[in-house]
Amino acid sequence: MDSESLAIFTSIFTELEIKKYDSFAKKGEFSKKIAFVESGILRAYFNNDRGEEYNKTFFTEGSFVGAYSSLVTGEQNLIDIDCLTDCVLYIAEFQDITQLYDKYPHIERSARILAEYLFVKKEKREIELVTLEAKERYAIFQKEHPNLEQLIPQYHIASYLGITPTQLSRIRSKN
Amino acid sequence: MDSESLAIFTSIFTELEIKKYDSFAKKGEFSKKIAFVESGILRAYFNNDRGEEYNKTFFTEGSFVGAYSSLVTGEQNLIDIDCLTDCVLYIAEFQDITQLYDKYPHIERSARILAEYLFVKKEKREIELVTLEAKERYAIFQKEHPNLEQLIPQYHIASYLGITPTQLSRIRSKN
DNA sequence: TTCATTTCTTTACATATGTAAATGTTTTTG
DNA sequence: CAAAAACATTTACATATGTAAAGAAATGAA
Repeated sequence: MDSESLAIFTSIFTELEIKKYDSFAKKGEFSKKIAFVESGILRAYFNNDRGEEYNKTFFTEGSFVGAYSSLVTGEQNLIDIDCLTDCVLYIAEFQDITQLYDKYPHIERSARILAEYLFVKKEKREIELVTLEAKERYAIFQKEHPNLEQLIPQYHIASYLGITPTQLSRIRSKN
Repeated sequence: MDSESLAIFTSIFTELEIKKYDSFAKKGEFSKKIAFVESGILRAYFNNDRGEEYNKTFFTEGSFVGAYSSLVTGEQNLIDIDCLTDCVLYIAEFQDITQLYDKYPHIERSARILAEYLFVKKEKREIELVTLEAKERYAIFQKEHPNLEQLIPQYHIASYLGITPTQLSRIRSKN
């Protein structure tokens, strides 16, 4: 991004403190906001008919958090996002960003590159989910989130891996 | 896309016929090409260490086919794409498209929207893979690809569902 | 049409994972 | 600190799915 675009871009974010257990985005809403994680941990999770939760993503320091699918499609949000710890965010209206696209093509370019990057990450995860056993996915999680394991309950990690806490406990005990 | 952008965009594609079993993209290559499927069926699949295949995507009439992750990252391609039937494609160098971005922001906009759309599709699939049993994923496959089941071998569908042909056969026999 | 090849189904057994409940451990809070 | 709550582990049993091999059915080539 050129410096002018970057200046405009950063100017639309404002600081927001948000407490452990507080919600950032709710299922059923039409999501409007995106934020940069200054500090803290959030999770995005899907809730199925049977009331089971699947932790889709953990957001940590330095990443952007938002109900991305809802933001880009304008459809109802299917996932919940909330805080696993107290968080400091820099938050913006997503529309205030998309409105910059016409005047600042470099910002739209960044949006394209981000979307492409997110796709690549999702594809990687898809392949892992299908071709690897939970034990191997656990090893990958530990590599990708070296600190997280100490900071959040194990049942959230199990949910991220797509297994029950019971099964995660078994996997852990076998090493 | 405005009509000028669209005209330029379509002008860079050329027709290509490609036979059943022929390859469109190979693992290890640096992918360069993208194509529109005029007719026929292709599959993108991932091959793990143990030699097991996972069919990631089926491409049918009217869709774009390409090793998307490799194209947008410039990294080595991790997946293979080849024809399950004879195909007629309209093919282009991906770089010839990306080179248009500066001059035709509407084309880059389309690329952004496509990337966002692909992400949303992948996220949907991710959730299905984790939260649904193979039986339910099979029902979704049948809905999303109403004709495909008659046109390709069942073991390719099993591979798409992330199960063995044996398990797919069991699922089918129970309905 | 016939034979060979490919694909599909079935069987028997093994394993990863789920469920439910009991128990142990850690953390929170009054 | 003590009690309660939250979390993690273990146990016993159930189930979805894998593996390997055999047999059945469908397809394709001579």
